[in-house]
Amino acid sequence: MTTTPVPDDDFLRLDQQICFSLNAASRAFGSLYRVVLKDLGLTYPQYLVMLVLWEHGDLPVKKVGEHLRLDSGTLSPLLKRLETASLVRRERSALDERSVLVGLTGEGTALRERALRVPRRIAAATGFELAEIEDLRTRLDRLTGALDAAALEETPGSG
Amino acid sequence: MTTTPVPDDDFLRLDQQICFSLNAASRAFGSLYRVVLKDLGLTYPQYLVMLVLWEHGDLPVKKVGEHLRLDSGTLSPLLKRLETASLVRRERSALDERSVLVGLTGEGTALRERALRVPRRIAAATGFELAEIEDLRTRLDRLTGALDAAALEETPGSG
DNA sequence: CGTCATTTAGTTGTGCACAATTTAATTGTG
DNA sequence: CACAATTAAATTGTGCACAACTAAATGACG
Repeated sequence: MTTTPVPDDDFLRLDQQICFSLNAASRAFGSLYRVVLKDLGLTYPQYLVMLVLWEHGDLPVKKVGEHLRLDSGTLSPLLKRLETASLVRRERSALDERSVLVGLTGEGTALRERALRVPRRIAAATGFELAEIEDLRTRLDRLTGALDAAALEETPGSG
Repeated sequence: MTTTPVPDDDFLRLDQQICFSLNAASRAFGSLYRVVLKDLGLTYPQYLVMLVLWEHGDLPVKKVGEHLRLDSGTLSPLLKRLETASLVRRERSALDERSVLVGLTGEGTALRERALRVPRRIAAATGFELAEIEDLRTRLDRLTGALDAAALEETPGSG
């Protein structure tokens, strides 16, 4: 399992840097998206929500959160801002009054056309081959899975 | 999924997922650190600042920011919280009154002992071999470099 | 020397992430 | 049916990231 025979200092330094590298890369993406998304009037998290809606159509807040691993504490104010921007509509479900359905407005649907240009610019900015991106993505998802599993073990009460 | 067609949709989906995977991995690390750092009374960004100080000793805010790629807008309140927690001291430099030197208190120095346990737990949680972590880190740093360079081109006015 | 540009921190405002709590609706069980 | 447990959103509060701005000190240059 974790029996890798390595001195403490190496262990320490290495693991420090993987999370730091990850954090730095994530923030670098954030900066780039901020620039690219600016004339769409979207932040990066808002863009992710729009991607989910463009792909899946109307969804309850809960489902949007499952796609993005976000809870209502993050989504409620974010969706309110998207609603203020006339990109989405929110309405209580008739079948289950607890649920709030998020749907695209005409404006929100129309925005997709302009958003199509975004991914290409981002991908180009990485300078990575598609295969390499794919490979990196696979590793990252595996890492996330491992971390999630470990987090559950760290807090057995909440799992 | 083939690599032959490059319609916008494929392109879109792929690049969407690399940044999303990155974001997810970064947040998964955040969750794990939150748990592990809880009994040190540190958040993850605070932990990074402490790592810098433990490694380099007293530094002006500017230098801390360079190590972590953070500006005073983020660091000032963060350092104020660390000061409130009696982990660091801040004082104006005598040589350059613009500069504020951040230094460890006895308590801050002592905390290092307890922090030594942290990296091991994190590294173990990834379940990755060291070589694999190293490889991933290299790729991420390369990605960050490419994104930074691209960001500069996107905003030529600031470069 | 005086003036202006630069540098360093700090402040303000916006938005996201997340924990904890609240409210309301639904479901399960006796 | 009544009532406890569960579920979905929203709210509250804390902290981080970042842009834009301010204030104060320093440096450059005529």
